[in-house]
Amino acid sequence: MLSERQSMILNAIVDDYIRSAEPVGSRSISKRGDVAFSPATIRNEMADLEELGFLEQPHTSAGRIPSNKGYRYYVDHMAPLKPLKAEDLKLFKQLAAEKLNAVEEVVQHAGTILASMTNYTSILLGPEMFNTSLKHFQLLPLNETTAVAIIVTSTGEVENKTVSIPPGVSASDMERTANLLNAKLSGVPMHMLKARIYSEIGQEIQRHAEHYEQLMKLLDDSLVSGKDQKVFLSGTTNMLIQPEFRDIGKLKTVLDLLEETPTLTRLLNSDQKGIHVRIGSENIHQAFVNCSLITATYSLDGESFGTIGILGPTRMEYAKVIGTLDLLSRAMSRALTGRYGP
Amino acid sequence: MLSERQSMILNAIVDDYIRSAEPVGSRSISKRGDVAFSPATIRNEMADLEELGFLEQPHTSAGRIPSNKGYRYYVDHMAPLKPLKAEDLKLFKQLAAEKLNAVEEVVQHAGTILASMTNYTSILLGPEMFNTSLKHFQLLPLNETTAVAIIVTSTGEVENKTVSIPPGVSASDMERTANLLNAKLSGVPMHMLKARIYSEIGQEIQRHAEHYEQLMKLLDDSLVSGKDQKVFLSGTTNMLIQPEFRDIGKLKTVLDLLEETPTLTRLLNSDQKGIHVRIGSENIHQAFVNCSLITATYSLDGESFGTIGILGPTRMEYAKVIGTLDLLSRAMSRALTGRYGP
DNA sequence: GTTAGCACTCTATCTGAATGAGTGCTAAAC
DNA sequence: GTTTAGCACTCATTCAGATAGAGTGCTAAC
Repeated sequence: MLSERQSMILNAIVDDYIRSAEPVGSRSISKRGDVAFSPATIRNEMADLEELGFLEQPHTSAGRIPSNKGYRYYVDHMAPLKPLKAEDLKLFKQLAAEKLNAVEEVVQHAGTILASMTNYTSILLGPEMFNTSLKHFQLLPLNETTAVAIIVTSTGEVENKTVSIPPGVSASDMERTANLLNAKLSGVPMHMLKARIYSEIGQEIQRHAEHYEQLMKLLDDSLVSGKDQKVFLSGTTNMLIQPEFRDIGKLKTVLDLLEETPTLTRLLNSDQKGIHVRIGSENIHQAFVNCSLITATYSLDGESFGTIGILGPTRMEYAKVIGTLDLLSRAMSRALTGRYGP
Repeated sequence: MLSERQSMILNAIVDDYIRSAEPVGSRSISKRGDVAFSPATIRNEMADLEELGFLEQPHTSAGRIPSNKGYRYYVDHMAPLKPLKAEDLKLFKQLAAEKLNAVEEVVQHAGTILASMTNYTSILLGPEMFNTSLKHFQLLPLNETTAVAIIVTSTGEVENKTVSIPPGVSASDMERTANLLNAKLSGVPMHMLKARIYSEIGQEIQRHAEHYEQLMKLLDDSLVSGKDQKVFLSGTTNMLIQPEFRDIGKLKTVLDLLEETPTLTRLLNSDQKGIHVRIGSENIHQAFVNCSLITATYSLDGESFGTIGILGPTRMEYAKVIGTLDLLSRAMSRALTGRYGP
């Protein structure tokens, strides 16, 4: 689609613009050394590239800046990833070496590393509950009217919810019900739990305990939580140092969205595994028109997955970020897999 | 210290400045109606007030703005609180009416209400662990090397931590230890727990189980967490709409601090109960020099307490915020007390 | 096909003048 | 003695016009 030379020039422009955040002129490209043509020649090519939609011009006498299409081309034809610097690798080793036990701790720590290495905002999604299974269930009465329901998953995640005890249900009722659930449904995937409760535990409860209806209601309440993935943010204030967000209005749109966890979850999740790059308006959400979101997936035990992502301006250091995400997602998978096998 | 008239003028200036965020001139005060003197007279008083340190002047030909001392006087001599608007009261009723069970949910919800009612940033501290007591303890093995420790407090809070199982310790060892703890130390205040474990459980374990050292180590690890109060933030992006934070540098200092939960905890906690106002440099932390922090305490069961706070620019609607905090802290105490009695 | 040269465009920056909000001081009025 | 009108003065803000400079597009020469 693009000639060799056009491709080189586009590359050089994107590269320069990522560094400087200022429109790039023909002369500065010519002086870079990697495109050995005169400014005039480069100008001609730039005019063509603009006509093709890869570049934009803020005004007639300014240099060019990449359009979304330009970034997209840059990313799709990017040179193979540079190896990371030694000091960065150190941080990864920390992740593996530190005695981080719970999955959430690993995820959170990875988010901090990611934000501090890239100077962008990191958004991480905890593992999907979909494929984890039930390890333990407990119903603990606090007083006459309320109890805490505790669910432990196979990955060691603990979810808890305070529920009200339906009238007439006794402590021993609850204990028996919980024991039944542990005996019969331990190891059952979380997404099948409700169905299995109805099919297998229902009659059992009906036989042994009064208040069938109430107990089922109680179980229902207890299992509501823990459905949604947890969101971990880090480096949100890195957004402030980007010149494109000097405008407080734009900044607020983005930061506001970062507080809406359900929307974030929706935006980060995608069906496919691996690395994803969404540039500017490729993001569905209006607030991200000036942003690029790069995501990768990590695996927990080969079946259940989570997502790690970096949010920054469209003028983002794609190569570095993609490389980092790739490595970190692998490191996380390594740190997490095997530990909580079936 | 100040004459009646000086006090009135200072009041008027602070009031105007809070609304407009612009230096206040003598003419505009004179036109307000509540200080029936000519601009010249007011000018003279303003000069005196500046000399006394209650006002400042950005430059010679500008109006006056309140100094920290001016705000302090304003707050200390403030008219009794205005009753809240009807629509605001609705939100409070929501808090009481909604079937919010867990303490954390109430606190979080209160934070959201607070931020949306005031348009400032709310910072809430969960209840201090200090006075809650142990309800239940559990050690649940996940695989050969790791286990989850779960602690439930008398207020229904659930803390969990993944710990590694010391070599040689069996599942039944752990179960027995947990049972022992529940039997002997249920109801013991959390801050005494470790001491009581050594004094009462230690020998018991030594008698019944091998691996005394390892089991004690395991217990030690399990009880590390849950010490610090949780921090709930809401409306952080409200900081962006304040004209004093149009300067991104200042903004970043504040937002960065908001991410440091331990520092926040330290800044919010104070020995005394009731409402506290910290204006500008009265805050210990450098990042808050342009901010005022107003805090109130809520009680959980008459013994254990938490803090709710509002962070805004020193030019803050003190009357409204103090009124809201007062009412909301009461509402929270009402919603929380009695539910988790001893 | 490439490049040197040149006219042209447009932004950013600086200057100086005009504007106006607000003050401080003095002297008159109450 | 207190209050106020009047006036000179200060200083930030705004605007217009001038200038500089970066960069372009086009043409003609290589």
